Amino acid sequence: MGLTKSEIFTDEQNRLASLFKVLGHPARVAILQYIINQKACICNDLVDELGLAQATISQHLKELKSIGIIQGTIEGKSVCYCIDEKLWKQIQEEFNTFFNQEVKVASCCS
Amino acid sequence: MGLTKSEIFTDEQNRLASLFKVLGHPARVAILQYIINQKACICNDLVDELGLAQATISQHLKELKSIGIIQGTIEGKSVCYCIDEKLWKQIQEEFNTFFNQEVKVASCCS
DNA sequence: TTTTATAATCGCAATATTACGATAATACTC
DNA sequence: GAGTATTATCGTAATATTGCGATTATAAAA
Repeated sequence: MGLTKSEIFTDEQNRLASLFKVLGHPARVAILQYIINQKACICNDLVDELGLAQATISQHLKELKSIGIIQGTIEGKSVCYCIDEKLWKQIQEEFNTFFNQEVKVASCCS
Repeated sequence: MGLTKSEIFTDEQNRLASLFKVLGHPARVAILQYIINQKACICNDLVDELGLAQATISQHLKELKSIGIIQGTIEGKSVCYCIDEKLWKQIQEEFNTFFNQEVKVASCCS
């Protein structure tokens, strides 16, 4: 099958999972860190820094863009990718809302 | 190819990505929420609550166990799955450490 | 206008993931 | 011990992901 049955889950569950999923690849974590630290924000520079082909980086950038955590601005021939700080914080909050749920401990676990 | 090139990334990047990845499926988010709210902590109950086959739930539980966020205790014929609160908080902190990095804004983005 | 630089997209191959039925393993119940 | 309930594992099919070369699109530069 290989096909996630999204329809049986709540919107919230699907939303959270999709955010986690996009961040669930080391190249995408690395790209975010490079952008954050201003080591690189141009696609080609990321290609040089990470050891992946241009097509591959471009694909990862697309996925990061899909959740809005970064945005690309055309800068002459290049594209400058930046963190969308508002979304960055919003996603952090969504994660914290999830993790701040009070964990009820079952009798069988104590 | 389909094979992630983990060796070109730092341990930290691989670590973070693997945590995100495990949480990047709605069934696993749902399972955690059920356990947290004590709606179900037994594999079979989760099978009833979610609309997935027993083998599928068992597989998702295995992945959640792999990062230590839940642990299973044998309880008679059943297994009771519980949140490991220490790891729960640790993972939240790892995520927050990532998100609390100061985002430097490039000239091209402002 | 041609060339050059940059990034997106296409198409493909290799591998991973998701889901499930069938079966095995485990431990309670009779 | 035989039967039953519960969960893990195996095997498999369908789909998704990863990565890359080749190509296309865009815009600056010559």
